[in-house]
Amino acid sequence: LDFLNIQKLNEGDGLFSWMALNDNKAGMEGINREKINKIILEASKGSKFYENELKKEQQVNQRIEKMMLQKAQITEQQFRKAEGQVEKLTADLERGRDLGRVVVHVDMDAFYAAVEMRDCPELKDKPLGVGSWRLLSTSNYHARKFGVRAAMPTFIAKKLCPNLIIVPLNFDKYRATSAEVREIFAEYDPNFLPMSLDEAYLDITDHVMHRQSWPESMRTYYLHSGYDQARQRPEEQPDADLSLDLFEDSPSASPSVSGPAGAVVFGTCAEEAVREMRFRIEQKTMLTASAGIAPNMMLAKVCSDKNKPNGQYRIPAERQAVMDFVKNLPIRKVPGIGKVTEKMLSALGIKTCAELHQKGALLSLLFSETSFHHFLQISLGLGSTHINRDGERKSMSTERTFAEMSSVEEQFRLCRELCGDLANDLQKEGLKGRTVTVKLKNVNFEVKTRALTLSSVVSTEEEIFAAAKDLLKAEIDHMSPQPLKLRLMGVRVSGFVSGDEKKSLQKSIISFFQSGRLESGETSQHSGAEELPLLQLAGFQKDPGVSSLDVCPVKQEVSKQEAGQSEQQSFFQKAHVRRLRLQAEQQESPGPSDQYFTCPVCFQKQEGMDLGKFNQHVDECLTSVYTASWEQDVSSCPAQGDYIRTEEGLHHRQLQVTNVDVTEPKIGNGILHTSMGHSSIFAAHTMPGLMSQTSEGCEEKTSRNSSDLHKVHYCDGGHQRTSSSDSKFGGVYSVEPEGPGPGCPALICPICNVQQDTSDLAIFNRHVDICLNQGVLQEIGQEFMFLSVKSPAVPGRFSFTFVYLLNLAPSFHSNIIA
DNA sequence: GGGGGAAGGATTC
DNA sequence: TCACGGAATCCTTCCCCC
Repeated sequence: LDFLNIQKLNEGDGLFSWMALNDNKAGMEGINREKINKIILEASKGSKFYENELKKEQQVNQRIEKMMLQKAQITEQQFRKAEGQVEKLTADLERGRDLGRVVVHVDMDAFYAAVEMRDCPELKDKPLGVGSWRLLSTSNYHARKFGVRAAMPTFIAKKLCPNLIIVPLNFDKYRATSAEVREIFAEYDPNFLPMSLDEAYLDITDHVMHRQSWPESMRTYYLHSGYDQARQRPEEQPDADLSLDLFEDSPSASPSVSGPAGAVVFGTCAEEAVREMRFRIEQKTMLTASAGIAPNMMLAKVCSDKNKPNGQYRIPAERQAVMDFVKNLPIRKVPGIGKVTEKMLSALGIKTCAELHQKGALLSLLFSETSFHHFLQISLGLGSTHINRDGERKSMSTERTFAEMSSVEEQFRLCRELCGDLANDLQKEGLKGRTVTVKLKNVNFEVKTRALTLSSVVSTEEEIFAAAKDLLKAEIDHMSPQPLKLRLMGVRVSGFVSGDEKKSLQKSIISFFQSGRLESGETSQHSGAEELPLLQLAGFQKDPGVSSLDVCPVKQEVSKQEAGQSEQQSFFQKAHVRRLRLQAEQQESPGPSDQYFTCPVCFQKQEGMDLGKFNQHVDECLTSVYTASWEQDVSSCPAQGDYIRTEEGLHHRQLQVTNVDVTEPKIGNGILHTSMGHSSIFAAHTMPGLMSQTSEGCEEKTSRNSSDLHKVHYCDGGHQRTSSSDSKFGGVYSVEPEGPGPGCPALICPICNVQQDTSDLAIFNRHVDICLNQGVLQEIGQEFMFLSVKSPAVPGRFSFTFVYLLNLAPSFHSNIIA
C-alpha cells in the first residue's frame, strides 16, 4: 500500500515509521506530518490489517537481522575481493554508458482528480478524493495537504479531512482523456510506451534532431488553438485560467517566446519540445502534465517527479551532470526501491545513491547478483536507454475483495465466476496459458497463492475452473475442519504460448498431419486445433458436456487411481514439456528440410517423408511408452473386436453418451483393441467411409441412440491384436486378425472407401498413406469423435468415456486410434 | 548442478 | 458506516527431477 510506505520520522520508532504516511509524493510538502501520522496510527490500531502489517514488519526485521549476521561474518579478504569485482563491473558499466538518447517521462498531475475537477469546476477549490467508499485511488492537491493520498482507505482519509469530497471512479472518462494525450505523445514519438492511463515514456531523440531545421511556424501554437470545442459542455466556457490558477509554472504561462495574439513560439531544443508537448496537452485537455528529460528511463522517471506538479526537469546528457544529480538522490525516489528495500539498505547506512555506490562491495556480498547489479546501475545513474514497446504480456488475472466469506459453496461459485471473467479477458486477447494460479487472502490479510501448471494450455471458463477449483479445494481441505475465511479471491493464468511457440506448435501439427502439403507461411484456417497439444487432443481434452465441477474425465479417473497422487507429473505432462522443449529446439535450428513428421509420442522430429518408416517409429514408441505407462491400467482389459462404422456422410453431430457402462464386454462390443493395449471404441460418425474389416461371423447392426444413428459392424471373430507393431499411423484403422482367416474380406481404405485387393497390410498401408496425403487438406476441419475406454473401475464392467476432437484431420484421427 | 515449478514477496501504478 | 484495491511484473527461495 502506497500510502503506508515508510517515511522515517525518528530512528527506532518501530511500527510508527512502518505505518506512517508516505509523503514522498508531490503536493505533500509542508504538511503536519506528526499529526497526520498520529491519526493514521490511531485509526489503524487493533485492526486485522494493522496486525498483519505488524507481522510483515517483523519479518522484514528478521531479514535485516539475518543480513547483519552475514555482514559480521564477512572477512577482510572477501571484502577486498568484492571491491575488486565492483571496480571491474563499474568500469564495464561505464564503458557501456549511453548518453545519446533523449528520454522523456511524462506524468499527468493527479490525473483522475484533475479530470473530475475539470468536468466539475465547483470541485476545483475543495479537497477531493477519487475512488470508492472503501479506498481512494487518488486525491487532488488540496486533499494532499491534509495527508490524504492515493491508496488510502476512505475512512482514514475522512478522519484526516472530514470535508473530503469523494467522487466515484469513471474510467471511461479517464480513458478518453488519456487517448487525447496519447495522440500528442505520438507526434513526438510514434513508438512511445504508455505505462498507465496517465504516464508514458517517449524517446524524442529523432524528434529533436528533425526539429532543429523546423521553421518557427512549425513550433508556434495558439492558446486554445487545439482545444476540442466539441468536447465542451454547454454550460462550460473555455476557461484559459483553469489550470493556470492551479499552477504558476504552467507552460502556457511561461512560453519561451510570446507571439502576437496569444501565439506561443517554442524553441528547438529538447526542453522546448517537452514544454511544447505539455502546452499542447493542457490546451487540448485542460489538464497539466509534468515531465522529466534524461538520457535514460530511470533518470527521466525520477526527473518527472522533481518539479511536479506542472513542471519539468532535465538532466543534461553529460556523465558529470548525471553523477551530480544522482549523488544526493534518496534511494527511495528511485523506481523499484520500495519501503522494504529502503529499510534494508538503511540498516546498512545507505540512504542516497552516492552511499549506494560507496557500499558496493558490501552489497555484492549481501544481496543476490541481480539485486546488486541493479543497485550498482542506479548508483551510476544508469538505466534503460531503449524503450521497448513490444514486451509480451506474461500473465492475466482477476481478483475480487469482499466481505468475509466462509461458505464453501459461495467460494466455489465465486471461483467459477472469476474463471469466467478471466476466460473472457483471455479470449479477447486470444491468449491461452498453461499455469493457473489461485490467490487467496484470508480475513487476517494473509495472502496465499497456489499454482498448477497443466499439460496443455487453457483459456475457457471450464478449463480454468477445472484447475482453480482443485487448488481452492486443497486449501479448504487444508483448513478443515475450520472454515476458510476469505476476504479476497483471485485467479491468474500465466505461461502463455509465445508467438514463436505457437508457430512451432502449429508447424509441427500441420507437418504431423500433412507433411509437405502446406506452403511455408501458410496457416491453417482452423484456429482452434493447431494450438492444442497433441496429448490433450488424445484424450485429455475436457468433454464440454461434463459437469462444471468435473475435470477432464480421463485425468480424473487416473488421479483417482493414484489415490490423490497428482498425475500432473505423469508421462503426459513430462511428454508435453519435452515436446515444447524439442519444438523450441527445432525452431532454433531447423533441419535441412521443412518437411518432416513429428512423432506424437516422443515428439521427436522424424526426418524424411517415408510414412512407412514413420509408422514403424510411432509403433515402437507406443509399445515402449504405453507398455510402461498403462500396463496396470489395461492389464485387465479383455476388449477386442472391431470399430464402429457410420455410413453417414460428414456431419457435426455430437453423441450425448458419456460414461456408458458395459457389463461383461465381449468380442463384438465395438471396441478397438489397440496396440498399446488401451482399448477404444471408435464412434466414427463424421468419418467418411470408415469401414471396418469385417470377417466371418461379423454381424452388422444399426445402433441407435437418442442423438445419433450409426451402422455398426460387430465382429465376433478372433481378431485380437497381439502385436503393437501393426498399429499404423495414417493407415490402418482396422484390427489385424491373428491370421488372415478363412473368408476374411479384403481391406477397405478408410480414405477413398475403395476395397483393396490385398490382405497384405504393408501394401494396404502404403495405399492409405497415399490417399491421406491427397485428401488431407480438404479433410482438415471436420469434427469427429471417438470413445476412449479406460480400465474397468469395477471388474467386469467398463467405463466408456467420450472424447471429442475438433478440427482435426482424419490422419490424426487414425493416429489417435493407433 | 541446472532448470523448472510453486509459493511468497516487493514493487509499481 | 467500524473499514485498507486490483493488476501486473520481477525476484527469491525452496523443492524436485533430470
